[in-house]
Amino acid sequence: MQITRETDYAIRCVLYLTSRTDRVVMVDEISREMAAPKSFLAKILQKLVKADIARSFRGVKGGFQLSREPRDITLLDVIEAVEGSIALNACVLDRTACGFSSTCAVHPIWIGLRAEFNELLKKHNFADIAGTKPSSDREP
Amino acid sequence: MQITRETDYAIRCVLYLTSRTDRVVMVDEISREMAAPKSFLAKILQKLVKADIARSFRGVKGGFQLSREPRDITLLDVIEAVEGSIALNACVLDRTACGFSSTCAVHPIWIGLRAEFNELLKKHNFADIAGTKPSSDREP
DNA sequence: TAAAATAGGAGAATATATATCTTATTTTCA
DNA sequence: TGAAAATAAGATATATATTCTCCTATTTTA
Ligand code: SF4
Ligand code: SF4
Repeated sequence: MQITRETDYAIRCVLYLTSRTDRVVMVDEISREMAAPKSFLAKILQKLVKADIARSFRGVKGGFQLSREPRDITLLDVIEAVEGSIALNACVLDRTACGFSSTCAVHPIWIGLRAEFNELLKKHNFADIAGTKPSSDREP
Repeated sequence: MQITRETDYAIRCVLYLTSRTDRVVMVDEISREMAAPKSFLAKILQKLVKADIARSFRGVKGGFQLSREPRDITLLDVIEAVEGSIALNACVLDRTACGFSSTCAVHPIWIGLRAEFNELLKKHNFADIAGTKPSSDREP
């Protein structure tokens, strides 16, 4: 019922790239700054590239950069880039996962909740998130 | 990002008990009807008892029964009975799980999402769910 | 062409989910 | 009163998923 560490790393990563849109950033730097294991993060960045959230450059002077405006990248985008389509119960993504799905009274509820939940996640984009002051920084 | 099989079994179980509030039901019967492994289900029922969702009776003629009105048992109640408090990211349940929590811009978002999500789950009680016709049963 | 970076695949280590088994306790009723 | 039938509780096994590393290939720069 939680996002994985991998997904959290991905979010930190996009958040860091949001603060460095002016240049190309190496995995090593993101890894250091966001305290995520370098080789794991490299894999995660590949997923972000496939999802057209980041762009990569190889070779000397290579690295990563966001490929879209932070305002056009939502929490849902990043989560789905890493975990694929999400749902709160297996039967939502694959009806055949459960023999009861055609008669089950809970099944349609999970489907509805998935839609509502995804909407909640879509509401948060990285321009807004990067602009958010954490509670401990708020003024009196 | 999904509920576990254990939790789904728990929900099926409460749903079955909702349809049999007139009597005490043995684990064996729930297991058969809801296609859940008997000894696993027995463990799950212990959690439901601890959460005051079900009541148990030992010995011959023993079994289980809901201990509250179906209308007063929500999806959130059952999920929390099985999984404990839920949140979408580890730092929400335990700030110390992540060194960034005091400065992280995403942290407060997860806290807000948790509250919104829990509200969604609270809206569904078992009286309503049991009254829901699955899509395949709807009239033309 | 050497050095520095990412790409991609394989796989190891660890944690979690999914059960099962065994023994103890409670309750009924012949 | 004692055998049978049920749950309680704890230990343990198995499977799967998560988390992370390593190796080799490819690309790019200078
Ligand atoms: S029992 Fe209902 S809710 Fe649970 S997996 Fe099957 S169809 Fe989905
Ligand atoms: S990085 Fe932020 S959101 Fe992620 S675990 Fe740490 S505090 Fe929570």
